[in-house]
Amino acid sequence: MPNEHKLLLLGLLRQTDMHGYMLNAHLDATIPVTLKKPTAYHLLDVMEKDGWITHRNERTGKRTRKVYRLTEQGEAEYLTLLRHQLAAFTPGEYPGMVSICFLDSLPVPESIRLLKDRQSRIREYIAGFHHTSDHPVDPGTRHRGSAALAIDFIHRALKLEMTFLDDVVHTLQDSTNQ
Amino acid sequence: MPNEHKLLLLGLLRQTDMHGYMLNAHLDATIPVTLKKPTAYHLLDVMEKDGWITHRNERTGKRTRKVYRLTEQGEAEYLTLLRHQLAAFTPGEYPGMVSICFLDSLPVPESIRLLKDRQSRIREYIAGFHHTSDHPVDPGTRHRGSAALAIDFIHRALKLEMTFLDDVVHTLQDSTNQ
DNA sequence: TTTTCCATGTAACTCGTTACATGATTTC
DNA sequence: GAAATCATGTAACGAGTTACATGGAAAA
Repeated sequence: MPNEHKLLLLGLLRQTDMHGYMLNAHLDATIPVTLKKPTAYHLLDVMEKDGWITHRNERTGKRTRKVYRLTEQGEAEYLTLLRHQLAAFTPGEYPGMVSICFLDSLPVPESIRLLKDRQSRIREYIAGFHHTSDHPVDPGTRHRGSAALAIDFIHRALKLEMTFLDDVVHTLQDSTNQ
Repeated sequence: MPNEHKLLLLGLLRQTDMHGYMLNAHLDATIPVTLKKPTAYHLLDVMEKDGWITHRNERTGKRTRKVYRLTEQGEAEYLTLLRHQLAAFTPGEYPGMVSICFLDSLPVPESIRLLKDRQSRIREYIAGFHHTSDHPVDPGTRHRGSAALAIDFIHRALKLEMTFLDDVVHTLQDSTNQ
């Protein structure tokens, strides 16, 4: 999905002005996305050069930080990106599925062991997930924001992956006691 | 997922020796994966330099093609990659979810329209999918190969995305007639 | 006072894409 | 004889990562 990271940064900046470090801190809390710190700083530079955002310097002692704010153009770009990405569909990569294609290259017991390893890694991931994604209900609007919808989807996707792996393991087990 | 494309190429070459063009043709038929022609040729070069595969030239008239074959080292690397990737978990990107986070920036009717656009694109994708992924049952072993499992997962994932979007649309509709 | 956190980056690298180039062969 | 397909690439670019660099401030 092109510019998905820009949309995320713009969307956060639209809510409140922020500096890069704070943005990075908010990223994981909003939605699990692989956007590393250097990349985020870089995107802020790019978007500033393009006139989508501007920054003012805030000083605390000798330390300064760049607090970014959306420009009018940035607001317009935000809405354009949002409309495009809401209507777009990008197939997705489904990482780890290639190895499933070649399951039969290994002895069945080993395959089962490896798949159960994967499952325990998924469980760990889900566990770390609940900590960061417990968004409180906004007392003003009394709804949780649409981010909760996205989080919910990811939960469902992870659950799907778990039950799929269960099915695969069972298929493998059946194939030995047939 | 690192080296997933290499694993795919090795896995196909392990079944039968092939030249690059044929590999590219088989890619989509095996599993839907975004691996473009130039990338595949490049990976073949790299893996040959690393001693994982070798090629012989086959001539038909003036046209030659490079038919690749796994080396012993390639076989070993294949198994190592396979074991690692079967046990590994890579979170996945869930493209299109960022835009869901900011749904409330647009008027509800427009959001609904855009999401339904996305759904129709997913439907098209699924339709084109059934054509390529009708793998015949192997008459010798009488099983469909593990690739069918991966295909099945992708089907389930796409269905999940559809019902998720249904849910979101319904949530939006309810929020107006509340 | 040493570690941890705050805050911003740079440089080199990996992986992959797009658009293009080339030429032979088969099909219409 | 023109168009599609077979077959292999190159060159330029883009997005993002990793590891590292820098320096101030707060906490242990």
